[in-house]
Amino acid sequence: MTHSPNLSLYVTPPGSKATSRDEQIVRELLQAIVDRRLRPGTRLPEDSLGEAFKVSRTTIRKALQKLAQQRLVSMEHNRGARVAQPGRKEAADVFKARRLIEVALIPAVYENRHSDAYKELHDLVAQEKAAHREGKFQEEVQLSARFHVQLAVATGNLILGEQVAQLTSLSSLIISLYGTSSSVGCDCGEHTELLKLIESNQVAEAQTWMDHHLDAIYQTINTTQDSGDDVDFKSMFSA
Amino acid sequence: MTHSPNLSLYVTPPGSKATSRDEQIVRELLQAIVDRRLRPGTRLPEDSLGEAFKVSRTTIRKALQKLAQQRLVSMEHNRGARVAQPGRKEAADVFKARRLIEVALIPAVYENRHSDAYKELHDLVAQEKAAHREGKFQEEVQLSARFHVQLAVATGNLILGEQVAQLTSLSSLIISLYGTSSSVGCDCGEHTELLKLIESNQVAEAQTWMDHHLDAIYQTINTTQDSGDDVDFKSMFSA
DNA sequence: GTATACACGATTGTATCCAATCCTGATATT
DNA sequence: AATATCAGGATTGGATACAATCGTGTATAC
Repeated sequence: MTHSPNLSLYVTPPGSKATSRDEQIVRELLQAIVDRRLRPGTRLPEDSLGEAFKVSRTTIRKALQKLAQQRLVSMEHNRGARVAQPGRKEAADVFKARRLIEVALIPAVYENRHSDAYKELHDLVAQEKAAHREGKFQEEVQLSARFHVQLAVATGNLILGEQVAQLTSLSSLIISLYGTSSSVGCDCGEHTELLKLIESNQVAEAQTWMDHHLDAIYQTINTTQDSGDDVDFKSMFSA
Repeated sequence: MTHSPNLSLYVTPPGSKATSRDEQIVRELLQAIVDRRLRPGTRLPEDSLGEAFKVSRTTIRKALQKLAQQRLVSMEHNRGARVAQPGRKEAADVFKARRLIEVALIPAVYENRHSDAYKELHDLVAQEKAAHREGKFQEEVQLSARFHVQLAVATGNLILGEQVAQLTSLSSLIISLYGTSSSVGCDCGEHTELLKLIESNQVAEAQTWMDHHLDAIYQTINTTQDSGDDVDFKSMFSA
């Protein structure tokens, strides 16, 4: 039903619909950005990307535009697109917004705790722990993000799900900019706590837990580190 | 700084930047939709629009795409674009999301109650009352929406401002679909109450006020039947 | 040696073009 | 009479072409 490429990155609805070519590209670029294979500030020329994906600039532009509207890439007039570099203020705003929303949606998750969407959370935690044990760092980060998105989806509210998905993607980008290795490691494996609190009817405690959880992630964003090397898109997206 | 056409509809930052042609079109269409001059379900053929705005289809497509990502227009493959017709579920989700977010952001507004953005709220209320006295109905509705967006902006968080702006635009569309004249009239002129509560440090009361306020709007659309010339059979016969 | 002016290359912005798809109406068949 | 089939027109999807703009590098003037 929904056509949000951002949400579809995290949740894979059973009926996988026929995604158009440009949405596939959106997803691949999105994945590359949150995986930190495309660093903030990286230029995204339409020609090279079109060549890499074997489509014309028209399709690439459509994809870049969608990403731009999510603030994941920035487009300046006559200067092209590049992976966004949110300022410190914007970074703070993203995390504040996440705290505000994700804390507030917990009661709704509690209401829906018997839904299928909620059960999915346990699977995600299990996968997350497995990835942690096996040292699959990249995968663990990915699963951690998916957990937060799934929590929003578990309210049964798709609009909220999309909003949180967008904020989560932005968070990955921000951590890629300002974060250290501890930024992503700090929240490993403790998501079980939250589920326990919810299932034992401790909604208020679950909310404070989430508040601290997100604050902890935000606090780790302190040191700057910039990058800006050109990337070989062909080898990255070799069809 | 920000490039959100949706937010720019409501707040006019002092430095009005050079907006590109397609963003002007986005704004005009957006305005037409929330003003109910373009009813839900109205087809939006690229040729006619291009002719009307005196640009090529390329530019129109870009504009339509941006609106589609905001869920204000729906685009089906090879079937073109039309003004969105959110189903009852989606409509409910939008208002639930608004309640959740707008209630939760009130403490942040309280913190920022000495900012310029907050002072703007008083101006809006004054204009709103003036419009009500003079019977300028359309304008009053517009100002009511701007108040809610400005409230989010008054948190100092632009990300939240955009989120709320998007939800507010969608609300206008939904009211246009399912609402009656009472839907928009019910909240007239009472925004002063909220400001009073905030300024007298009654944050919790302000929150319950907002909760009831948004619930009241939602209830008017929840009970009424479909309006408009062409009927939304999907929501009527619940697919 | 420094700074300004200009020209060239690269990249984006917009328009137009052609193929693919869908809807409508008409015709044919049972 | 009802359903199925098929052609025509209209509209979109995607690629290409041309114009506009920006950045860079070089040359020239002081």
